Amino acid sequence: MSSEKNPTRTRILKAAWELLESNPGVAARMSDIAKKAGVSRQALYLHFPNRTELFVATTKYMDEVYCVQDSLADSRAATTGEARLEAYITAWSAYVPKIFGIAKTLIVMSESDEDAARAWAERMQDMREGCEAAVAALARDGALTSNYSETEATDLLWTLMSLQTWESLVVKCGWDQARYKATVLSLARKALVER
Amino acid sequence: MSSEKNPTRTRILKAAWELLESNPGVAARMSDIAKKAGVSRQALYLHFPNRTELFVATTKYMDEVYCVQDSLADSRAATTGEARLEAYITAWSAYVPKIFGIAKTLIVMSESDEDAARAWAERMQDMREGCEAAVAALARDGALTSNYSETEATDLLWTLMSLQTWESLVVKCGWDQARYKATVLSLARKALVER
DNA sequence: TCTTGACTTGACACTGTGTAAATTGACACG
DNA sequence: CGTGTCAATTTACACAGTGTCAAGTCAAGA
Repeated sequence: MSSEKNPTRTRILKAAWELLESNPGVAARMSDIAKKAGVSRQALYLHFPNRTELFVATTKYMDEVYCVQDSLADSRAATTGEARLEAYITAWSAYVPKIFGIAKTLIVMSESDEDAARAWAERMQDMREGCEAAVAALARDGALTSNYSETEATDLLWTLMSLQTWESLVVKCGWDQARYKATVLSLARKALVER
Repeated sequence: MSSEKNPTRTRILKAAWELLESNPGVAARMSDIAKKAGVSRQALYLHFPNRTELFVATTKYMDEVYCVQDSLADSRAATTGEARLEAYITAWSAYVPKIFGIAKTLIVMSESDEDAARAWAERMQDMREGCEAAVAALARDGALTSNYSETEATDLLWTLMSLQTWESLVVKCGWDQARYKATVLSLARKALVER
């Protein structure tokens, strides 16, 4: 729906996407984005009220391109709690590297920009709901450890699956994606699944 | 040594400290720091070449005030690997809340500032050496799991103990300090200690 | 032909960092 | 007592980057 055929707008979004991705955490300058999109700097302001909104729109554009909803559908289909946990971690950990560049920028901007903070918090809330559902499924099966309340278990899973954990292991420590996923999964199981 | 009696310099450091602590992640403006220290903005540049260096100096000043070295001494004294792991996690998790405000700012700045990145990376390297030592002590006792190499085990422990994990659980999810420490410790044990 | 919409150009206000020069005030040393 | 030195002040400015504004161009369509 928001991908209505608006070639210039889309060119701008793609330019922003590429710049953010190539330099995670660094908020690209409007003039750079304009240059990359082959458009004047002022044209950006015809499509987006300010830089933050442009970045937020970029993340929405990405979601559209990647069909996030679809990729999380698998985990909802899982029958047992354990299967759901695994499916959710699998889906999410495949998604993280794709969004990392932009997400990191939004996280950094969140510290000083109210709008960015709200936009990012909203996305993390969505992710948290997935964690919550996985924990609830475990609890329903009687497979949830008694060490934590459901809320605490959700907090913990949410933290384990956070972008920061991914960044630490994959970016800073140089782990490959498979090792990362296996480790988070194993850690989540050890921490949350009874016996 | 660097705490030589220089009242103005110290006043500036204290002002920066307070501002950074009261607003984690937001890089205070030079003019605010100057105002708080009761000094002209330009006077700051007489003592520190630029804002980044002022912040880096602030962290060093904190280390001095808190005697970091001493607080980590306990863990070095531990005999068994498991005791060392526990002592190290205990010492570090008591330290994190104290430095969080400034550390967060440095982390955010790291994305766009070379000097800040270097300063912060150095501190994290120090912390990592503690993890490494704990893992080595476990290995020496034959208590290290065979799931991970020593390097991987260090990566994992380092990630679990990171500021980001603390922030997620304590700041974002509202856990209290004791619960945080107990959870990290239990997670580290489950992940790293054999059987 | 006239109009409309999308885009461009150029200028400018504002914020914040960092630099520079000239000045004041205090204190120590001869 | 005068002089030099040092810390700090004031004022001014260059620079980068965001966001705003006004005027102009250009193509498509009624």
